[in-house]
Amino acid sequence: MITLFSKSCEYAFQAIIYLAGRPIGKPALQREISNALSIPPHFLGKILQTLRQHGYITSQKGKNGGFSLSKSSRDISLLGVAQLFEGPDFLAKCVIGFPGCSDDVPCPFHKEWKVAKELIIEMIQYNRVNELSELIDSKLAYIKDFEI
Amino acid sequence: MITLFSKSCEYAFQAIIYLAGRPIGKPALQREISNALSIPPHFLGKILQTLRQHGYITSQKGKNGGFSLSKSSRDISLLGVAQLFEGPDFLAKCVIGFPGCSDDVPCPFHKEWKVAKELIIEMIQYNRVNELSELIDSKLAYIKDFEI
DNA sequence: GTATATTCGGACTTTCATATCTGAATATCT
DNA sequence: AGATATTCAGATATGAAAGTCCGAATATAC
Repeated sequence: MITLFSKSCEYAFQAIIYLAGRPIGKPALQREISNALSIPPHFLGKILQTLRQHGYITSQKGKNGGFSLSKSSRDISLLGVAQLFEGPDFLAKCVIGFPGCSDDVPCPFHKEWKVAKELIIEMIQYNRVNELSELIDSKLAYIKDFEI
Repeated sequence: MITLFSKSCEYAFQAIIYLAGRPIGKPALQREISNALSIPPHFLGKILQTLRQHGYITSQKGKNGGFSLSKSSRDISLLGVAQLFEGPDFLAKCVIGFPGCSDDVPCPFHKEWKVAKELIIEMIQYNRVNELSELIDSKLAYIKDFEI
C-alpha cells in the first residue's frame, strides 16, 4: 500500500482541518482530537507541539485548556505544513529512484511524474484551511460525537 | 522527502528496465546490475528472486550465469510489478489518512487525489517495458560502463 | 572430476518512523 | 492554598522496511 505523506504529516493535516471546523474561542483537547481522528494521543501531542512552535495553532495550558487554530492559519494552504513535515523540496526525488535522474538525463517516467507532481502541489495549495474544513462538513458532523 | 514507491519496488522497476536494455541472450550478473544502478547487491538478490518467481525474469545458475528479461515481459507494463511489491490495490488509501474516507464521505482532497492517482496509474501502464528502456538510452549508455 | 563462479534461500542485523511512557510545568476551579 | 486537569518535553520502546551475511545448490570450464 502506497502512502504519499508520512503519518506525521497526515495527522498534522487532519488536526488542522479538524481545528478549522471548530467554533472560534472553544479550544479542543488533545484527547478529543485523538478520539475523533483515531490518532494515537501521545503521538498527536508531539505533532501539535510542532504545529504550535511554527505558529499554525495556539494552545492553552491547564484546566479548560486545549488547542485552537491560529487566526492567521485560516487563510493559508497546507503547503507549508507539508514542507514542515516532509522537507522543503519534498517532491524532488526521482519517482523510481534512478541514479542521477534530471531534466537532462531523465528516467522513463520523468515527464509524466512531473505532471502528477504539479497536480499534487495544486491539490495542496488550491484550498485554504477554512475551505478545507467546509468540504468535510458531513464528516465533521459525524466525528463531532467524540467531543466527550 | 516523499517517496511514492518502496525501495523494493523502485529497485524492481530499475532492474527490469535495465535488463530490457540488454542484448537478448546475454544475461546480466547480479553484481553488474547492482553496480550499474547503485543497489545493495544482496538486497537486489532478493528482489531478483521475487521477480523470477513471478515470471518477469529468468535466471541461469553457475558460471556464465545471470539474469535476463523474460521474453513475455517485453510487452507488458510495470503495473503488475507495482502490484506485486505494493499490493494489488496500492493506491486505495486516503491521501491524508482520514478515517472512513470514501466517495460518499470524502476527505477534502478526495476528488483531486483521484485525478492524480489516475495519472500515476496511466504513467505506469502506458509504456511497455521495451519502450521504457528505449526512453533511457542516454542514461543506459552512461551506466553501461559498469558491465565489469 | 575438481575448481570456480554464480544463483538461491533463510537467518540475522540495522535503521528509522511510529508509538508509548513518565514526570514536570502551568493554568483553572473551589 | 490545595486539588485537578491539562499542555509540554524528553526518554524509551516497537515494528516494519531496508540491508547484510552465510552456506547450500547448481552450472560451467579446464
